[in-house]
Amino acid sequence: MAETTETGLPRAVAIAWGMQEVPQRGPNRGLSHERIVAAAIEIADAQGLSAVTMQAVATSLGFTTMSLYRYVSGKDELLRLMQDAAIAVPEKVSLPGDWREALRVWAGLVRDAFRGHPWVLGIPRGQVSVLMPNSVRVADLGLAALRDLPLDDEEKIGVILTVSQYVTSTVELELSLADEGTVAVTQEGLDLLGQVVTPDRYPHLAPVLMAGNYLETQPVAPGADEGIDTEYEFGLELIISGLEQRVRGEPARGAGDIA
Amino acid sequence: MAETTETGLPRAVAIAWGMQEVPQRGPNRGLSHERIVAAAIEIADAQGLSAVTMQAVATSLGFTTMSLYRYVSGKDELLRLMQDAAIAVPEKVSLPGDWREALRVWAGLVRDAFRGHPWVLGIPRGQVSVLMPNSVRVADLGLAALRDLPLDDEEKIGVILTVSQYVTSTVELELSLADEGTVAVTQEGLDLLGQVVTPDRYPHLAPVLMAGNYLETQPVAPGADEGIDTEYEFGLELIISGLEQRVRGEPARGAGDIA
DNA sequence: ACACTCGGTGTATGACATACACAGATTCGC
DNA sequence: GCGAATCTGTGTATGTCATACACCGAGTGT
Repeated sequence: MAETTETGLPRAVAIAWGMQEVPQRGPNRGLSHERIVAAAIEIADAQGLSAVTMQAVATSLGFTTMSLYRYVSGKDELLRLMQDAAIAVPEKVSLPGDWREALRVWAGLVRDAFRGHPWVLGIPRGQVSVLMPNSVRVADLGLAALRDLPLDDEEKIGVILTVSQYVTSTVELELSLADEGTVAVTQEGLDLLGQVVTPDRYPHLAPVLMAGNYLETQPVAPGADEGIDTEYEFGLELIISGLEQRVRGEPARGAGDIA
Repeated sequence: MAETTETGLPRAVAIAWGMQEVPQRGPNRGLSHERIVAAAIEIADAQGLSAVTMQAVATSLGFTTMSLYRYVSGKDELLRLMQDAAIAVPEKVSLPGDWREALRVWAGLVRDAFRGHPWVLGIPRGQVSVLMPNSVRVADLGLAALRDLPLDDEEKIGVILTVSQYVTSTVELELSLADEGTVAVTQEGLDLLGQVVTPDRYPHLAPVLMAGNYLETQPVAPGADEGIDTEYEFGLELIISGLEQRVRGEPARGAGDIA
């Protein structure tokens, strides 16, 4: 993790917060971090993360590949900037007073953010990520949602962490299922699988699998898979009601000490 | 998603289940899928996923790069085989009768599996992944744990999905924090961040950040970060007690329809 | 005016995945 | 047992990427 010169902050963090001193003595700059990141995001949105190459970004801006390196130290840094820039949350957010409702709204914000730029999930989150502007914003909103909850700060952080992990996992699942509406296995393949996934070896799963309740053998119409939404809510409500019970004075099994 | 010739199964699935007919007419094979995957896993364990190149795997086996392509159609297929082979679960697993306890044990199994080979998290999970042997095994065990729970199959699938998502997210978090014990930001950097993360812009997070409760500025001794464990249990108990409340007859907000 | 610094560019390098064609081995049909 | 078909392992070649390096010319501070 490259530290920015002088200050004790990673370069990507400094750049994202606009704390990177702009050089004075050279020619005028033809590009900016913002334009580069925006171009990269546009490519990722259109053609996926794998299409984001230094060359693609540069030529889409009308510059040469190497010019980008005057702004970012390498591709990793660019990816980190994209990762944060892509999950912007609306300027104005009004959270309901009730923490349950507020948490649902907040989770929805996070979910929408990731669903809007699903490739973000393909970029590993590091220690640096949480220091980026939008991550900070989201975390702040999350704490705001839990304002009235009788938990200490560390526990609240634990909660928003758990929820956001859950949300992103759900989006990831949704993606892997959608995947161009492709189907991994046909009915014929399923039958074949039945030869090895036998009820005696997998007593609990085999029946479900054979009944066709475990995976699709038909292409899912895009958007028509409302199962995802109900699944999402199912899990979220699980967490919320668990939390409800927790603050109601249930014996605490674990208190979060978050790093 | 390459389908296996003839059958309606993806090649990786057929291979993993040993359903790939072995050719008869050629010279004897010097390698096997098992050996290749094992070698690749060994490299990943030792030097991370990025060190797994076709060349590295091949030379570690004393063969040339291209020889691997006689066994796997490409790197993707190899990765998928690794992904499944690495998360093996003990042969004999005894799950407690009480579903709460059983679910804890099951979650622990999943957690241990991923912690043993953390690089697995770096391989995207696709539709194919759930059809691989160990995934099937884990799913079966999950359903076994929930045996006595008054939910239908689809809901149970939803539960084990939620739990395994949660567990993997936790492991991922743990990793990003550990990351060689590196610290992303020094105390000096934290002070600098205070110039932009101000209490008026981030009223809820800023105090937490400045208090040092949001991230570490000291290297975490490996293994000494017990905060992770309590955090893990915290979230898991959240889900479990949510589930408890759910089956106790709470109004269902969502019923899972899992693909 | 001069030296210093910086931006954009061209070229070069090295890592990787993978296509292709070849030579020898093995087995099948007869 | 023999020839054809098929498969294995290999060497070579290609295309994609990220990125190091050195150059030129544009601005800036003195």
